[in-house]
Amino acid sequence: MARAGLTTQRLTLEAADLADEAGFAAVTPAALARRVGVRPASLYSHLRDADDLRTRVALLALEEMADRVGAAVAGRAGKDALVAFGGAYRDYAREHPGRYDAARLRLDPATAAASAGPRHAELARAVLRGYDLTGEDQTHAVRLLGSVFHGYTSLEAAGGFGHSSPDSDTTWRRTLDALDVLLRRWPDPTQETP
Amino acid sequence: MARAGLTTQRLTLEAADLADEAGFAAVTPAALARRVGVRPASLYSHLRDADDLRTRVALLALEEMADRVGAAVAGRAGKDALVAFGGAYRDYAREHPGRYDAARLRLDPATAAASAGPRHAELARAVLRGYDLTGEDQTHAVRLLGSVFHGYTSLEAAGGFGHSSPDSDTTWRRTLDALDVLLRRWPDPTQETP
DNA sequence: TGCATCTGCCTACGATTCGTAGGCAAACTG
DNA sequence: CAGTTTGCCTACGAATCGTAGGCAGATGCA
Repeated sequence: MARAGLTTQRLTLEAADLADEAGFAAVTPAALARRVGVRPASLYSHLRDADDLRTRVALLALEEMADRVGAAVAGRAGKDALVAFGGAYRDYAREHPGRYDAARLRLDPATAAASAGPRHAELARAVLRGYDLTGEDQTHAVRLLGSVFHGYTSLEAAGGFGHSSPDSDTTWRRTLDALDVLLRRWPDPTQETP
Repeated sequence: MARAGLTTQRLTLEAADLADEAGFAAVTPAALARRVGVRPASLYSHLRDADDLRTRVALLALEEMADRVGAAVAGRAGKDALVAFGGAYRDYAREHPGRYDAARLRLDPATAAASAGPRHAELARAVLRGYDLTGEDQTHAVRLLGSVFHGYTSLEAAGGFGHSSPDSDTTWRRTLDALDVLLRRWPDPTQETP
């Protein structure tokens, strides 16, 4: 029997491509085996089980996104950095919908801590260095950025802003404008704005 | 054989409860049959297939959410309405995580159009009547509200803001404060704020 | 080069799931 | 009280996950 040259890493990459083409839900041992031209049983010396496979795709996606966001943000500050940061997420989600879905898989705490997850939070904080936010306000802002970008890309991927007007690119730009203004004039809860 | 009194509606409700208890992914004909004490084959006179079951749960969740959001927003305006609107979504997602997940199921266009989905957009627009936004700006703002609330509840449900400080309730309040300020001073893209 | 070992993919299988076909009995209908 | 409808059943085929054990190609060593 010819050897297919299977590797955990190669299988993970193939599974990620499969996710982008057929959806993350289609990432199963059986489907992956068909894709690489091998019998399902042959995968189990490289992968523990179906959940292990999906987790590996999730970790890959988190790494790739952190790399791209890191590269996009490097050397930028202020609104430039904000636009690059959000754009990197949105572009990744549109180019790799299956991988993006995978990145939202629930990981157990130990795996999550060892993943690229924490790097994402660090990158968000790096962007906020261009704004005058300190202490808890910075944490609130990190969470807001995460919510807006994740929410926007999810709704966009689900077809929420489909083919209605105005187009999604316009709303995206306006959203970044709005966030920029908001971060520069972050409201102080002790003084009510009239 | 004793009759179990199955109904499409009753099965949908049981499936929704099952989703909240075991996760939306656990909503399968086999699991539902176990829950209601019946053989899997018995379900197929009430449900077309597994996808039909999940779709019904999604439609139920969209209805329930729209009802709750509608009740929360009724008789309120401005920031009051904004807080009630966001709070209704967040509370629903925390009380019914499985149903909330179900509501994010991709529906085919015809089903989506006939669902409570459009009501959600109308409710968002109703909230925005308390702010001075017109035309396309209102659409941008509707999308922003959707993104923030969906993103926040998703990340919160995934344990994103887990047991770190400051706590999630505080960030939530600050997020609503920030959105209120933003909607009142919606940036005009033609004039750069210095 | 020849031989032994190891590694990698295979076939075979049991358990579980989805969904269909057809049967039997309980519950309405006149 | 008979006839019909309705509702849940058993039985089954196809597909999936994951395990066990086998065989052959690759590798190491004399």
